[in-house]
Amino acid sequence: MVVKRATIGDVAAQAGVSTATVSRVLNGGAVTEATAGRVWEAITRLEYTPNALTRSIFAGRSTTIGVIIRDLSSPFYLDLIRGIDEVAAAYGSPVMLANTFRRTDREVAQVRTMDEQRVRGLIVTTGETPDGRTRRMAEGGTPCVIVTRTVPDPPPGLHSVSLDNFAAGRLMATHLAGCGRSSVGVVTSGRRPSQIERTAGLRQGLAELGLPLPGTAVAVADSESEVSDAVGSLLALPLDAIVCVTGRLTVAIHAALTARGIAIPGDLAFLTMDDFPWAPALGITVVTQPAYEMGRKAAQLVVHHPGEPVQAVFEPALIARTSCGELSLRA
Amino acid sequence: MVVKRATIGDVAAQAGVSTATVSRVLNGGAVTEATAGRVWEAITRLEYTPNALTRSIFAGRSTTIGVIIRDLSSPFYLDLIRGIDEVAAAYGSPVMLANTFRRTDREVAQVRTMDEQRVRGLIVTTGETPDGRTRRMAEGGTPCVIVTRTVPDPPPGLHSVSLDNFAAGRLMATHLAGCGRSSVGVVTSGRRPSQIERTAGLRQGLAELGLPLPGTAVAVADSESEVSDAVGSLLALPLDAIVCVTGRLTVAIHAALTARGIAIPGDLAFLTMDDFPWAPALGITVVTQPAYEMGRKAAQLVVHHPGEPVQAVFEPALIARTSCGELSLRA
DNA sequence: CTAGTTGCTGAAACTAGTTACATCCTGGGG
DNA sequence: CCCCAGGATGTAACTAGTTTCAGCAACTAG
Repeated sequence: MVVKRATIGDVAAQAGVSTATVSRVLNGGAVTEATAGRVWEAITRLEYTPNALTRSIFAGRSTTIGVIIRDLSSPFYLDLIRGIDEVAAAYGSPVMLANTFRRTDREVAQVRTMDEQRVRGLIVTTGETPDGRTRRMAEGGTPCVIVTRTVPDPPPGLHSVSLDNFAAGRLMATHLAGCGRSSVGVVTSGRRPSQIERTAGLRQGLAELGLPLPGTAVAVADSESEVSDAVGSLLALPLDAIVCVTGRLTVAIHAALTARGIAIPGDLAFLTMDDFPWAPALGITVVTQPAYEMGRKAAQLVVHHPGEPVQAVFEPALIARTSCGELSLRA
Repeated sequence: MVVKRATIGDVAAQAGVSTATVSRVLNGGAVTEATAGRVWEAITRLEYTPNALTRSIFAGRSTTIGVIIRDLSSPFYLDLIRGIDEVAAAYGSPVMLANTFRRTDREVAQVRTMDEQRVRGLIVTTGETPDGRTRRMAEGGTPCVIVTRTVPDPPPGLHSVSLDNFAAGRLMATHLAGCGRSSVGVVTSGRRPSQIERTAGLRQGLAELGLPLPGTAVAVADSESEVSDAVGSLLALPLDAIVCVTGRLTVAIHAALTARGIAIPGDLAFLTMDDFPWAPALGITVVTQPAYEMGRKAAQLVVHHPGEPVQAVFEPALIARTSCGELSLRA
């Protein structure tokens, strides 16, 4: 049969004290050593584990940090979570993770769930929800951090952690030009602000070097299934480089390219976002975000809960490997 | 200033009813349509969000499912989590995720945290904790699922979801022999039961085909930093195949091999555990676990909470690519 | 020897809900 | 016209803790 769990009352009875005293032993109030000894003995004997939920209801909120991720399979998010997790663990905060599978309806439901759970703070990788709950939560005293986007006109408690996406695009432009490439094509989801900014940065960077990025050279693919068509449309153009502005589609684009017998960097340079464990083996040049650091920052914003809204912007970095060919010296 | 959050009492006052009635509206008791209307209106006006913590303390436990992962970076775990998450979402259960970073002390603390949070059930990828809390939790009515290990003499409520690791080893043996390889070396952590079983299965499979697997051909590496030495020691032997029995070290071993200029499969066949997104591009042959299905099963065991302990064993599958060379017909 | 201070402890109120039970009101049947 | 059934609603007890406040004992100072 299922053993009934011991409550603070059971411990108190065992030790011959009141529940108040047990609570004080647990939370560091003034208690005689002798009393504390008896209480600890009772706790051990009864295998008492305090109920964090009850604690939280009294405190008004739980110690848990909520994290909502759009797509767990993206390498960026994995490192982000590790960063969050590390800080959370250091502060004894459990992490509640939800994966939206890229569906907005699930996202709204998950933000609500986190609110119902009275999380200590919320980290979202999806922007504000359409119902505005994130904003209300922030105003209500639950620090919220939007990752990978900036927030227009944020109230106190609504922070953001993002990349300088425009700089990332320019970094790509400079590198490609430096490798002697002049006709660049892009694959983008076309919807997410971060990708739009990266594309804009790329266009600007290329323009400054006298290189064009016509609208026809920007192909839209939002999921793996659309990648093949997008790549196909780009290959109809006389390009010497393909850029992917989201790490999530790197595999699919690389596969589409090799499936068509394209040699990298022989036929085409290939440059993408977000470093990943196999990139060195494949020689793929990438622009990385400091994902781990961004995760740490996001968690710190939750834990330290600054009064003013913070907009933390991180700098991208390019890791040059072989997929764009040799850097020529003319740059 | 921070807005005070509305409670069920505020809603009741707004609607001119008692808290009991509000609770009934929320949880489906008998209420007049007119009353329900006023209550809903009050809920909307006050932006009332019920407190899941308080609900849980009355119910005796929360609806959250706890998941403790040893190492988030392993591809196996990512799919496992996706499977868990899918089932959890279908049942409206939030998922609380903890990453042990492969440290036993953190693991013990995290199991305790999950217990304190009164999780509905617990899924662990780390075996029972040294303090036996997992077992006590199971006996106390919190279903626990150990993933990737079987559990000796499990009490009701302590389930396991694992791979037939021995079969995975044999699968490797058959494939390598079929590709004409006869001198196999292994890299293993040497500690985890799953890896020991895979190695045993490999040895048995090879033995049945008349091939040896001497102790000297089994190199131990538990972390990325130890891989280079392990691979070095194997390369001193006259081998024609290297097997890795953990997906976590695939990148590191592959890197160590290519760093030494080893051609795959020319100089050496390479065979590893767990499929990953880049494996097709690299032509790496793998033995996979049905990670997604295993995650679903684990979550279902938590949700359905069968009385008797369940030991679910899944079958491995080999995905042949090019890293072991051509299948010759002599097999 | 008494008054004041200090430190430990317990009773009771509080957190935000749920639910058993009592009560009220209405409608139908005798 | 009265009684009873039955549904809607409220009261109060309950969940498992924390915290305030009051009491009491012991110790110190006058």
